[in-house]
Amino acid sequence: MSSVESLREFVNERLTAAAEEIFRVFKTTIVQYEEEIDRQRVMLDICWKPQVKLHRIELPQQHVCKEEEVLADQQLCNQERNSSLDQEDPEPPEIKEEQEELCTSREGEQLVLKVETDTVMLTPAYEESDHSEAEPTSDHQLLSNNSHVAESPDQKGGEHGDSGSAGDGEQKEKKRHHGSKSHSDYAKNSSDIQHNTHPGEKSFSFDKFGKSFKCTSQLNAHMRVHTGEKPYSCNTCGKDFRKPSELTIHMRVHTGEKPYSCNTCGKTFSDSSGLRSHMRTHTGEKPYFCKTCGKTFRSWGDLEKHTRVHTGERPYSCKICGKAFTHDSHLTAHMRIHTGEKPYSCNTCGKTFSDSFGLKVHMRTHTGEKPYSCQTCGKAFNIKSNLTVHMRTHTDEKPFTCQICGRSFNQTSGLTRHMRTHTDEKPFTCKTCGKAFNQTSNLTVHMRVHTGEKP
DNA sequence: CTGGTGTAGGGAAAAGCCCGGG
DNA sequence: CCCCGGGCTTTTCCCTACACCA
Repeated sequence: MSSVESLREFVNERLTAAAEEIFRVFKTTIVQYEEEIDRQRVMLDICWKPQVKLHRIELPQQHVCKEEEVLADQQLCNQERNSSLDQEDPEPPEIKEEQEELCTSREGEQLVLKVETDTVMLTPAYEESDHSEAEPTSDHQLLSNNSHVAESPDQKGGEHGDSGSAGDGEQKEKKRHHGSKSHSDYAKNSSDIQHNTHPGEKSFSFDKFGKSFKCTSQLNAHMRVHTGEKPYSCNTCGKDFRKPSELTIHMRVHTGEKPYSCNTCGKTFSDSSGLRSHMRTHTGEKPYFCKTCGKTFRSWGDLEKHTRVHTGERPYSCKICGKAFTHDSHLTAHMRIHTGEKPYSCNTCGKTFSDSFGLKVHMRTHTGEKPYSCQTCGKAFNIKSNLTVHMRTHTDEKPFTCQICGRSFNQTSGLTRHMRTHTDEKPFTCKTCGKAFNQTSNLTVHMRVHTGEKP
């Protein structure tokens, strides 16, 4: 072996050792990043992994560009939002939070515009997003090949199974720089779409790990919308909240603090949105309207409640019987059926009621108030439904028909009672002689036999 | 024929429960 | 979150017509 060859061999060995060392360090770094990203993914427990790996492995430069775009777009979106929405109006909190997160890409801009429209036009942002999304394109499949998408538990089906060929890289690069395709390319379903529009997608960068943390915390705050996580608890009543600001406002329930007052009537409120909504009672303004029926409302909350009339959504369900309600207050009232609670009592006779209006109607039995009068005979009734039934005596309407004999009745109670003549049911028994009757009034008449009472 | 008794329906009072909206 | 007003349903009750029988 010549000295030249020996030198070459020596150099080769050193180079190999150096390369191995570099590779080892690189691999260690990769593993650390992998672990960190996996940790983030587990923490979030959603489908972030595909996007994270995609950018980290294949687009070390891409994130820089995208991050700048994100900032620019964020400003753009903020300007857009500020110019189009009531800046101080916190309503609707949910949607607004979504808006902030949607303002992250050029695609996001479009979504924001839609969402802002729907703040008035009723349709939830995500619903609209879903509608705007097409089926995954072939590009999506292409991208997925090299990006571990198939590993994601959220990516169902076998369409991402193959490992990508070397030639895919350039196409992918082009695709990802093509802003208008960003999230439809990456998305498979609506949940993917939502997450692909978050700023965190771009911020999980390979070479700016510190920044990733910052974005992740912001991402975490947002993701509580999806996870339902509410880490901020009230020390007084134990209620949980997603954000510190929500807890702050809630605490005023306990402190009684109402820092917002109406300049017109002096009424005070614990939060600014309450005051703003109240101010509309003075101005008559009803800026929120239902696009289904056209009804207008003063606040987003009112519109949101109303929307359930059309959607049939019943978000409040009883844990005991499972019955669901459109309002939380309806569930509260319903729970009194199970608890037997009757917080409303009559000052005159002491009778108690489970709901306030029940007491109010009851009071009419003491006052004699009968606000509903028959236009035909002038007879008055304390509640409208009793007048409605009464009107059948004039119209001869008998909507309740016996399926056995065909006889009809103007009240359900009449039919129910009549049915006992077919079933021979006699639930009312004389305690003196044991004779049974199918009507309680017949038993009452019968008792005269024993008491000697004359009618 | 009359009065006692039983049967069945008419109608109303009031409470229960639920719902939409302010 | 609370409250109000209202709708529909259900229960309970009083009253009455009618049949049957001694």
